[in-house]
Amino acid sequence: MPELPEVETTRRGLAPHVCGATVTGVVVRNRALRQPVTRNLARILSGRRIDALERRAKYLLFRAGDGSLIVHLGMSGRLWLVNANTPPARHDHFDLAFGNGRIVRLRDPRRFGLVLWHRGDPLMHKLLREIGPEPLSAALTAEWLYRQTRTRSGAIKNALMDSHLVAGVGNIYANEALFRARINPKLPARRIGLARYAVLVDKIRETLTEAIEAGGSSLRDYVNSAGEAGFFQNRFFVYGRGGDACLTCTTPIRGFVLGQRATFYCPRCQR
DNA sequence: CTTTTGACCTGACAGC
DNA sequence: TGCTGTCAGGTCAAAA
Repeated sequence: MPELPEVETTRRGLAPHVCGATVTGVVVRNRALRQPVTRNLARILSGRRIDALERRAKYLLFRAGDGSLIVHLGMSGRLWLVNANTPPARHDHFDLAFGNGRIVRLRDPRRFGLVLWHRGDPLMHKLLREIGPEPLSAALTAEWLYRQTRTRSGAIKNALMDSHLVAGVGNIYANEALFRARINPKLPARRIGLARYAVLVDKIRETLTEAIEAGGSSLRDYVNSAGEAGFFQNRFFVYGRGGDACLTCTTPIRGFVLGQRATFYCPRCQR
């Protein structure tokens, strides 16, 4: 479900309600996520104050004293605020309750998400340590992408979705950014020069920024922390538009599978 | 080292 | 109605 814009939208919605708030309770209804939910979370978290809610790639980091709660939404996860009297539904696996009467609730039907406590710096956690530069910060540069791809013969779209190269770019936004940069998703990453990488970095930022401003993309089930849908899906140039006319040149958008993921591009605009 | 494949899991939908 | 097959926004480990 969520790529960087959806996670960031969630973070922005939750932050005002959880930052400075004290955890009063934790409910784990199903520990069987992608990795088992950390044991004894209620004991670890109760009485702690959330100092900050941050995002790194698609991970949410609830910083709390000498450790952090790391939450990932996987493919189908959503995290939103409910009142203390809201009964849990079928796939509501995890609750973080606060003294202000509000609960942050995780619903994740496919259970590819994560809820992990990490003592110390969460950025040093095994799953986060090796992640590449954040695309919305100055850390991502054309030079970085250029240098890192000199030995990569694989398709640029697969490279973009490699979290060690760039953080947070998933299938939808890889497709959309490549369209905007006019780069064919199949093009071997090593055959792209510095100038084109500069355009690509620019278009990745532009796409992600617009998506965040639109509240993310709601395809099946994504909603923000208040339960509202995003509307960036109405502004896709290529994703899910196979057979439809390119919005720039009217050539039919082509859809195929690349690296086990649905891929869409305009064969005329993208070379 | 890079690249590909399979695995994890449920729900929605198309087609018969 | 109900069955079967396919697909879905992520990511990792293992194999090639």
